[in-house]
Amino acid sequence: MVATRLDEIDRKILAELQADGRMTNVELAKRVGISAPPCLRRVRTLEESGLIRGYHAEVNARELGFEVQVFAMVGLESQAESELSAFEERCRDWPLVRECHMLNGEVDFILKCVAPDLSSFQQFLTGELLTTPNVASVKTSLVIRGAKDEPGVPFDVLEERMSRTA
Amino acid sequence: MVATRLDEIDRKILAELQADGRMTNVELAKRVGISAPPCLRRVRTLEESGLIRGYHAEVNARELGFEVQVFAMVGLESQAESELSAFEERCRDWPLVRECHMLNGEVDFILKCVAPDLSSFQQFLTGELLTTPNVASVKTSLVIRGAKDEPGVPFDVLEERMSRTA
DNA sequence: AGAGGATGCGCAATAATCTTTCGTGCCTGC
DNA sequence: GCAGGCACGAAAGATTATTGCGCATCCTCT
Repeated sequence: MVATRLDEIDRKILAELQADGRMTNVELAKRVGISAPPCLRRVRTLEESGLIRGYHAEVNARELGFEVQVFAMVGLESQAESELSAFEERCRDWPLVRECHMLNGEVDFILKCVAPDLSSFQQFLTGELLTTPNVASVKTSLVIRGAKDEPGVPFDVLEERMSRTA
Repeated sequence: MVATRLDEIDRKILAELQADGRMTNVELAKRVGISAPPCLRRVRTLEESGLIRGYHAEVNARELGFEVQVFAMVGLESQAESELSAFEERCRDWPLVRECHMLNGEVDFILKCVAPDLSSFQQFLTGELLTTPNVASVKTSLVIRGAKDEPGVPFDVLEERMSRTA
């Protein structure tokens, strides 16, 4: 990890931009306690180093018509590397699948999916996921309600950690 | 849902800002095919209506020192509403827990957690999660590798849907 | 039909911000 | 002790955000 090369100002910048990615650079500079030009330079450096991967508007999925959110646990027949990456490639092509993580344990993958309604998810499930070669089992769980959904990482924990090592 | 009141330009704006939340308004206006002032007015309206919830920088968790990502399936002893919301409240207080969703089926909640390393997660698991009143069972799965992680919703699906209803 | 109102666009002007350039101070290592 | 690198901040010019206003379109109601 590269985080050790970051000073407290950089971490503050990251935390602020994670919380509000459209903050103006002057406002950001004010908050982290330096003037605008060096602040912008730091942001550019963070972007180029890959620590900032991008910026995204957070949209209200439900209001936009994606009323259904589902977690799917997928088990494969074969766990050969070629089969694993083949399945991952499939997931990247499915727009309803927003996240795909390979897990340890009995289940091979967990998928986070969104869909306009139950029937379009069922259609995806039976028409796409279940008919994919090498898929052995799929257990789906509907999200009844969301209780917390924070993007990114907790910078408080990072600060705590840094001060302890310093 | 409010999405029916949106025209194609609004949906394009949302899609563009979801993909790049720091795009300048001039660039955005150019892409959606109108001039800057009405474009900015639309963005403000979308923000005020709550369709845009905010903007976030996407940070590289691993490079920042959060090397571990874990899904935790939590079952509670009692599923009384007061107990459910009490547990949700707990989750909101735990910085390592980034997401908490209530599910149908055998498991009550799924938690997405990040941690600097395995031992700090174990510490959280045994010291916090497992000692929480009313928690009956916790099954954790480590993320071996990430295959897809797209924020937000697939606007292609939305466009498809709109054109079908229109 | 045609008047009146509402909605939304684009132009133009101003305010704010971004971005570059440049000079200065502060460490570091020789 | 003195180059050299590094990061800061001030100033200036370029770009962008934001407001005000006039115009066109569409709908509604007479």
